[in-house]
Amino acid sequence: MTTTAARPLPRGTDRRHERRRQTIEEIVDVAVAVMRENGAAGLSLGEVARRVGIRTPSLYVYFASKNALYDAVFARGWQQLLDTMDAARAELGQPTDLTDYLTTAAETIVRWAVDNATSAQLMFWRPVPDYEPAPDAYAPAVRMLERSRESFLQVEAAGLFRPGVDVDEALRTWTVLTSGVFTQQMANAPHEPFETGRFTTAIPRVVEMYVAVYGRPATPARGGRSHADQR
Amino acid sequence: MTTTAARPLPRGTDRRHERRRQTIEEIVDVAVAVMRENGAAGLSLGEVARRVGIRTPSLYVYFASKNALYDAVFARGWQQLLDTMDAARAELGQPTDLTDYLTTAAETIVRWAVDNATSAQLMFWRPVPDYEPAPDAYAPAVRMLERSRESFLQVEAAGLFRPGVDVDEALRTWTVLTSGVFTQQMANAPHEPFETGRFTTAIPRVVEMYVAVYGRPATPARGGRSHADQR
DNA sequence: GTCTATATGACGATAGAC
DNA sequence: GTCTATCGTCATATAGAC
Repeated sequence: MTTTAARPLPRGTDRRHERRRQTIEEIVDVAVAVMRENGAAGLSLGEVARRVGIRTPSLYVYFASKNALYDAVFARGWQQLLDTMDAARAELGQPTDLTDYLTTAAETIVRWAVDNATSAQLMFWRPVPDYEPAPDAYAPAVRMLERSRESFLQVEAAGLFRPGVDVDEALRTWTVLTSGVFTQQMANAPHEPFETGRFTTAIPRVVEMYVAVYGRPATPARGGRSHADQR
Repeated sequence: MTTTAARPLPRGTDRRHERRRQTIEEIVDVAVAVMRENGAAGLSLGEVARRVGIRTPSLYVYFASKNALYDAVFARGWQQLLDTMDAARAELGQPTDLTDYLTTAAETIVRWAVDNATSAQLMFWRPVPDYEPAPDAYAPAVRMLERSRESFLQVEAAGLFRPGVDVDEALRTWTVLTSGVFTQQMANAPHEPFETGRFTTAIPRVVEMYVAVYGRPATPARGGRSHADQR
């Protein structure tokens, strides 16, 4: 476990390139399955090779080390989460209501994390000794954060935040909420599905809290009802 | 790694009993140190024995298995956190102001978690494959939750919650916030101290959110200011 | 690219002498 | 209670034949 760089591609035809890509995908799939059963730190190259149907040394044709395989899982997880969030945002369109917008965002990210708990633990926690993501593997995570920031800037431009809000601080607080829901659900009731999880179902309450502080105060309707009456 | 039960105490004088207790304490101390360096899942009995100055088999005189040692770390962590919280509550006395009360509570728990990050990861996350706390080890954690619940009931009795609040739901939401702050701080900036952590310093903001939803609405002063103007 | 064979070493846990 | 000796298993990683 000394090198972490990915193996350089061998030269060859596009067919060979494509075949290699598929094999790598399969190995990563199997690696996630093994991590799901044995914990993120319980990944074993021997077990991966056994399930893929090759011998352990053959894995080194595709991954330079065990950490390189972790990197692949880490990077693919962030890329998938990023794609999922992009799809959700595309469906939502321009933000018009803060509560709706944030509820969808929280549900999307926490649902993905619960459904992909193994990858999520590697991404959100630091459970594996001696594994630190390589810069290449980090890239999709950085893109994810940048995209979230752009999204929050749109929310601000739409006038949905309280005037004067620090967008970066608002984003940081937001990550506290989503990671708190995920962490509590995973650590205390990992087998509950998203729909009925004792913490995932608290998302509306969490969003309500967030909007109360960061949202633009509602212009009081006749009668002066405050948001406090929304429940 | 088959049995998880603790070794029964051998009969003997009180002196032998005391000596044994000290040895166990030392082993747990060293185990935490090893986990701090190698990650929670990187605990090695050989390394522990080496540092304690005995051979590996001698560890089995005090702990029936590796998981039993994890149990000791887990239980001692919760007991320490429980003691720390009790001390903080004793100093606070009866709750009179919700914001003050919760800020102190959050700061106490998160500060302890950041200062004892290794134990806290074992307690709040599930980083170790094949380790599930034994019921005995869970006992202090259960006591901690019960104590927190009693504390929240006092807060309700003092009229600091919004009328009609579900105390258990309020408690669950509260744990989401504290674990979110801890998780984000540990996963993203583990070396920042509590005082200047980019997430620990967000505790006042998090409490503000919580109070906005669960706190008793301020009786509007002359002019009808809502809590939204508190910032 | 895949294989056999192997280097090299950790690990947790047990048996039994002292 | 501590030790030596050892079991059995598994791991990551490399060398070199095919």
